[in-house]
Amino acid sequence: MANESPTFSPLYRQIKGLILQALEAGEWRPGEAIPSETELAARFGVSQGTVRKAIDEMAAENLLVRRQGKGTFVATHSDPRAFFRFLRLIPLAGGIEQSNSIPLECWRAKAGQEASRILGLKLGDPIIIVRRLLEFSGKPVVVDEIYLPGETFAGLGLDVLKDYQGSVYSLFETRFGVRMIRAEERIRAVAADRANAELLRVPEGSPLLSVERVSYTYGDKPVEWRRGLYSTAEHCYYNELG
Amino acid sequence: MANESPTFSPLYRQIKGLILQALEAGEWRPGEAIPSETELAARFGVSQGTVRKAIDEMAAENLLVRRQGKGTFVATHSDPRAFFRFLRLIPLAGGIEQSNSIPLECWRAKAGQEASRILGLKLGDPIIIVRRLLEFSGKPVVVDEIYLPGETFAGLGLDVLKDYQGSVYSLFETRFGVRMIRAEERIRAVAADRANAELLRVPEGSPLLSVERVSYTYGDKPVEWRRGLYSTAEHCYYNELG
DNA sequence: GAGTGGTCTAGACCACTGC
DNA sequence: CAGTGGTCTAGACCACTCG
Repeated sequence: MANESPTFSPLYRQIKGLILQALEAGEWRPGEAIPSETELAARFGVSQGTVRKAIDEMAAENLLVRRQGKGTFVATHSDPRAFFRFLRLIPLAGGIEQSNSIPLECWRAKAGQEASRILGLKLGDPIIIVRRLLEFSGKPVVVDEIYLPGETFAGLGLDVLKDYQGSVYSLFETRFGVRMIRAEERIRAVAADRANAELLRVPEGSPLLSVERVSYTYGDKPVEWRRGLYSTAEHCYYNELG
Repeated sequence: MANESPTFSPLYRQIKGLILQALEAGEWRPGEAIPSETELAARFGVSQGTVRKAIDEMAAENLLVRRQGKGTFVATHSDPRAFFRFLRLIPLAGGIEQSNSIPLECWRAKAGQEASRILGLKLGDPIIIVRRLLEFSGKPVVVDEIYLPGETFAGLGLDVLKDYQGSVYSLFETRFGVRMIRAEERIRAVAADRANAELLRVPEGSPLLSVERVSYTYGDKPVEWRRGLYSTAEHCYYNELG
């Protein structure tokens, strides 16, 4: 007769779900090691190979990081490698540059039509808006406007942003317990308005990259909406197509 | 005593190399099935699991495509899914559009400084340059200028391009035996010059996306250099950050 | 039903890390 | 040295496709 399960889910995927759940619940913090494969196998009552396959997938999704001989670790934005995963900007000339984030403004507002739709909030829910400048080698290259759900980022202010050393996502992770996992970007070319042209020190009307990003945390929950204007005078957005 | 191999390579990676070699030699054509895992295991004298792991990696790299119950197939650009992998342009409004490639020009030239460096040719080697327009739903959206090594694409001309139904990479694959595997893109914002503005039906000076792409075939050999100008009036470049 | 890929297991052994 | 992830094997069984 028939196979009555239209949604067959292999064992390793269920294990993956359980590990994900523990991760989401904060059982192990970013940067910490999770239990060894053998331990997890015992805990879930499956073979080590099955746990391994679950972890394989999660490592491929950048949720976990394996280090041979040491263990498996919860991925963290404090790791410098994560920085380049989320800012695909490289100098035209090549080489590596020092980057520097300068918070400009930070204020409260109510979610409008667009913000509420994208962030999954109700109309009028509190949101926080941050504007910041990103410099490479001391030159301004990116202006970001960042929209955040007010509830999740309650204590956020200009002072907090200025004090913190490290990337914004690293701050979100350590101070607010929100880990960005993946993001979608929509890129267009626009002309610089007067204010942003001044900030980026380019002529008004210059072509800029407009990069709209929606970031998601566990369970595909959107937690950030961001619009960046990138000056591509000396940099470019780099992308690999596999 | 010591492990004298500083470059340890697991068995499955060597098997991967052998399969890659067969693929490169054209033992199985794009779209065709490769032998079953058990057959390959016997051929290489390893266990089925080892072959499986080799194929796993190659499937992750989009070189092979697994289909349960049917077999494992050589990936092909004739598959419509491959099209979206290499053209990350979607309508702002959402939905799916019909695309249409219109070849404009095709001429021979000698490789200059830049072209020879990027395509790995000698200065003065023959190259072919193609200009084409890409329409979505009947509206012009992309102008491409494509630089190809003349030797590899000897018979290419405007007539061939016009006759062929399907994507350019599909043509390259079936007519010239060249399979694009991966590509790097560098994106900037530029102002439309007069000629391209007319083609794309936007005002002169409008901001456009400049997308420079270098495509590689087996063995990381560069075989295409392309510069596209994308009108982002009604479309955007879409990218997922994992 | 035969053949394919997909899952799961158990056990042996290798490579790397740190004490 | 013990403990971790990484590889390889052999065999059993499941899910899917097609004739």
